[in-house]
Amino acid sequence: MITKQKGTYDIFGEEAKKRAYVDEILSTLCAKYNYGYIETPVFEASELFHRGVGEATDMVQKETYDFKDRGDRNLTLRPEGTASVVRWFLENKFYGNLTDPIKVFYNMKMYRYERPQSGRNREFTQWGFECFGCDDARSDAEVISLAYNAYRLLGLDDITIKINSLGDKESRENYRNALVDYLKPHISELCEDCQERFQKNPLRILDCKVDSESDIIKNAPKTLDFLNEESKERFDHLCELLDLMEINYEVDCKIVRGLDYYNHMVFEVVLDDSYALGGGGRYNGLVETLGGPSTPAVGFAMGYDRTLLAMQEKNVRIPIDDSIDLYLLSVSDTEKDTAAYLAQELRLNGFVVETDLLNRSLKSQFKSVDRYKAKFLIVLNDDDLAKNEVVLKDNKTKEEERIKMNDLVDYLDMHL
RNA sequence: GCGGAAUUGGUGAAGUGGUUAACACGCUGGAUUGUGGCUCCAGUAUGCGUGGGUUCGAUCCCCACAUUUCGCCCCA
Repeated sequence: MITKQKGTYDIFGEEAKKRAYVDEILSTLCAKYNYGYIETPVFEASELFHRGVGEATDMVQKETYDFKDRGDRNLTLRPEGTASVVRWFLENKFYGNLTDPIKVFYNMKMYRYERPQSGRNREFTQWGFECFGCDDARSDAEVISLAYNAYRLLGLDDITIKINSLGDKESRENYRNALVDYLKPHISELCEDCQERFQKNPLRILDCKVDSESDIIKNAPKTLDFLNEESKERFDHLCELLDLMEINYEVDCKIVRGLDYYNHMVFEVVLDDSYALGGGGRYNGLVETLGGPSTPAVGFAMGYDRTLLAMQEKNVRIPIDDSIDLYLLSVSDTEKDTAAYLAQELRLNGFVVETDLLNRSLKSQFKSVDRYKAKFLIVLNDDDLAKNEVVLKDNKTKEEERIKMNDLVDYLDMHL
């Protein structure tokens, strides 16, 4: 048997309906913020992600799906959305006439070669959005507000927004150096993983789970102390705005984010104080890194599958109507033919109709009626049909009504 | 890349080194000559993840691999 690939999954049935519900909420919300929908290709030139995300990151070094196509091109399945959207932005030269900000949202499958576990797969979905052209604390606040409201509307009220600022390039650089200097004498006291992080990405030592309680980490220099005046003012303004907007946030200096392109404001959405459901921030340097003019940008991505899991854990009720309007039962050939055209007629009039396609016994068809949770049923009967009549039964009250076939649509319209 | 747990039918599962692999749900048919959901009866795994090995014999023991699942790393 050929089975699905490790870390992939089929979406169908209940799950598909849940996702349709979530998608609807998210895209409606995006429309309110005037974000337009964008879909980018599943694969791009490898270089886009390698340069965009950061050559040194784990994501690029060991998690991308890289391959060569038949034309010997180096391609990569997108592991995240931002780089692709930036490519789109550049390719269309939107930077040339930025009279208004460019705001887009996406809901796309992403691919990373990882070891699957709870809320993590090789093929997964991210809902996210990006905004180009504004470089103001107010645009940061709008982005956080959109992310925040998305979770709230999905019924996840226990979320916290953790924010931090890495400052501009200079501040970030200064901080990194200070941190490295601070940690150097203590490095042997940290866990094995941290010793490796010290070489590769020292900022990440801050959110190590093992060493989080140690004094070394607690007394480490804080990003916010290294912000220059401009960066600091901007961050303070952002906090004021979030207060004003009544967004539940907390400043957390340990939020540094793993990807190279962030600067200034970074934030994560966490559930129950620890589980990350999404993250984002400002990336003013990325457009330039990818070959465009310096352009401010800010964005966010939600771990869609994780969020769905969280909704399940929090027992968020998702309204799913899986009942049908009418089941047509039939036995004889003429009854079955009648069922076929009657169903056609009713479906065109907007009703959800099912018939027996398996030539099963009447008893079996009745069982289907219940399985499908049909609101009404009709046992087609040749004698009735000769008089152009049907007996419509309300499956809840069990009441039967003899009506003319021509009146069926009107009757159902009134009773559904 | 590292570690733990698991893998029996459509589903939930019991089970034993040796004839026909429990039980339950579900499904199909019948009792009820065309009005069900209750009840009763019958049917429903050339088969115990895959490949090797031990054995007279393995679903049950051993090894490898795969997949699932939960962690680590990393990330959302």
